[in-house]
Amino acid sequence: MDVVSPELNSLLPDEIMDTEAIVMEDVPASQPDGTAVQSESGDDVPIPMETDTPVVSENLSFCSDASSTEHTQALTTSTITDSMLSISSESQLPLTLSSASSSLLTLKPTLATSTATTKTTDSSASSSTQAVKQEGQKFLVRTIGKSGQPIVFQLPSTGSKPGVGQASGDAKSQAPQFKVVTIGGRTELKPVIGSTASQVPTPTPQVKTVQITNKTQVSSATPIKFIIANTVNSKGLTAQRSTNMQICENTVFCNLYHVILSFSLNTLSLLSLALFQNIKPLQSVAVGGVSGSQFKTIIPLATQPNVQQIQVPGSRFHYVRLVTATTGSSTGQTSGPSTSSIQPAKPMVVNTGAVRMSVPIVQAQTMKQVVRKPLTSTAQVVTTSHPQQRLIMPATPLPIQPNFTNLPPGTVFAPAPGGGNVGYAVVPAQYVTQFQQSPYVTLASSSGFPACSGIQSQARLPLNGLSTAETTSRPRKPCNCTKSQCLKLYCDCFANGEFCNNCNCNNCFNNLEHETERLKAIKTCLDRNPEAFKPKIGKGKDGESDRRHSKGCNCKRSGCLKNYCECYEAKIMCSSICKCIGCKNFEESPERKTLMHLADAAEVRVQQQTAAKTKLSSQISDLLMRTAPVISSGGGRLPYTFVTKEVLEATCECLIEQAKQAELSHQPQAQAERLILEEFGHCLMRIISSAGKAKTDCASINC
DNA sequence: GAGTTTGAAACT
DNA sequence: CAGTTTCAAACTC
Ligand SMILES: [Zn+2]
Ligand SMILES: [Zn+2]
Ligand SMILES: [Zn+2]
Ligand SMILES: [Zn+2]
Ligand SMILES: [Zn+2]
Ligand SMILES: [Zn+2]
Repeated sequence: MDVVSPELNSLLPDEIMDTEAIVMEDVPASQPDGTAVQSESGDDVPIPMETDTPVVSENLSFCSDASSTEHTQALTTSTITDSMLSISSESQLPLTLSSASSSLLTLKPTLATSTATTKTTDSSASSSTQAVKQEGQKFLVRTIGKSGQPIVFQLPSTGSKPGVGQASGDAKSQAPQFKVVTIGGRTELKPVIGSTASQVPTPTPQVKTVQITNKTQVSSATPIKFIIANTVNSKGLTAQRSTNMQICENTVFCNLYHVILSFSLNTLSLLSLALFQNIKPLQSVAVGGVSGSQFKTIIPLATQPNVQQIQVPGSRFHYVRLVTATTGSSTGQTSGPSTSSIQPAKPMVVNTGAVRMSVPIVQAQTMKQVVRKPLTSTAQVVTTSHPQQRLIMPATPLPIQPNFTNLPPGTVFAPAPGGGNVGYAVVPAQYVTQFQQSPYVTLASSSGFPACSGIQSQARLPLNGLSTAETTSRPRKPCNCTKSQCLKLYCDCFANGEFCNNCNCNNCFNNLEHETERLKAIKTCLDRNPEAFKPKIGKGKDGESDRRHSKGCNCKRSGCLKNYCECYEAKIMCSSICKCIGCKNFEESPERKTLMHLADAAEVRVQQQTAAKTKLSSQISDLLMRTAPVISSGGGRLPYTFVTKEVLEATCECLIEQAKQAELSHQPQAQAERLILEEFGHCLMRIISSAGKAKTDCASINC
């Protein structure tokens, strides 16, 4: 039984579904039965984000569980304040991991190159091991780490963390000059950004009094004094947002409860009975939807037998695969990432002859330094002067020369083995996810280098301003490009550094088959705007307070209260850098408040309805439990047994909820009545289903 | 679903 | 840099 139908969820616009904790906090009081409110805020583990100070890093320790034939690997993550990434592979399974930390990642071990023979006997293994060619073939893997030693990636300690205290690019960091800007009804101070030379964080003025001229359309030419207190948070306003939903007190529906209660039990029961006679006995409807798993979050941790990616719950990053292979010493049959059913259960102090790794291009804090740590001749950690991203890649010059720190998020350069002519595949974030099934040959042929080269597991940066849930769970909305070949920033897939997948685009070049063109397009975009693939929305640490659009919007007609506006779309308010006209997307905007109220209301409505349905279901199931013996003992009066006071009340709640909803959406009365009746039908069906289930159960017991 | 509106991206 | 065109998504009916 669907307690919460999928349709229900889709009823709401996104912004409602992603309501922030503030909204949620208001809710429980209005929950009719105290049903737990699902709130994402609770389990919001600090995740290293692309922004700001690398306050938190992750300690990942990976230990491939050799005893499992399924190749599942234990992954433990814990959040600590200092960063240490240790990897120990006890078998030659391909390990997948990455550090989602924002700290500089330093590879200590030295490199070696080795060959290994792999043997994949298991289809699932081969599908997940793109680095490995077909059965029995030799391949080269670049190795990191001395054989026989666990590889430890030591991240710099907190003390040496660069960029701590660096301002997040907010205007606050600028010298506190302001110019007066008046936009629509909003008078605003826009910081005058004179020269970009100084990025030195300027102490934030706590209170600044500026005299500006209000030249709003309201015609007031009176000078106003503005007190600008940067630290003032107007959360109070938000908190005031009422979620009181007792809005329909005064209508006909308010009497519904009594009306329905006045339904005699018999009437209801008769109605039920009539329907009950017709139901198929095997209509196996799960009674008591609460017992189902619809409220559980199923964490897809290591869902696939062969770990290619590890998805750490709560983390938006996919994790990078380390492919371990044997060194030359363990010649031949040490089985590499093979699936030979005999797993060496002994601790093999990392036979990590070969490790290839890539690191999610997370946004690190500003590090105005170039760190070049040549580990070997073939690989190094490169941290460019661009503060935000880093890659591990070969030292060989790139065939294309964009500032590779600005490549599309998740892009990984996969070095081809053998040094010399190194080819690169620029693979977007979702490559592994999107194309895990596709034959690896495709990549090899299209990118023109040996097939063994690719390890492209990669993380994806959070989408611009979108929530974690959206980023990680919700699949990207398919694009519909027709003219851009999905190689312009018009295409959201391309703009997010992803391949098109399940899109509706025509003439799409945003795929592996057109890697060349794609590369070229990426280069073009970067030439035009080096920041083209960086997230546009900075991510504030404390909720949304310092999130802002990097460029600001430029809206003219939407009032910045429609999804046309990038700020609004990202659920942030317009800021001083926006160049919008007639903006209504600022804190005190009454329009914005109205909108939020509506959103809140809708949110609460849905939750109440959900709660009501849950309650009904649980009561039915409860009833089922309690009355099962009675039924089996031979009573033929099922409907009477089931329509009890509790069920009746729960039904009423559902109906009232429906009534409220109808009224709130201003349905005409006839329509409202129809909706309520339909809901009543649904309720009845639930009751009947329960009864039917009970009956069949009893029947089967009796047989 | 077709048609319109919108503002970012691309282009000049 | 500004003005214009192109584009795909958001929105409306
Ligand atoms: Zn597209
Ligand atoms: Zn697409
Ligand atoms: Zn496409
Ligand atoms: Zn806007
Ligand atoms: Zn804006
Ligand atoms: Zn605006």
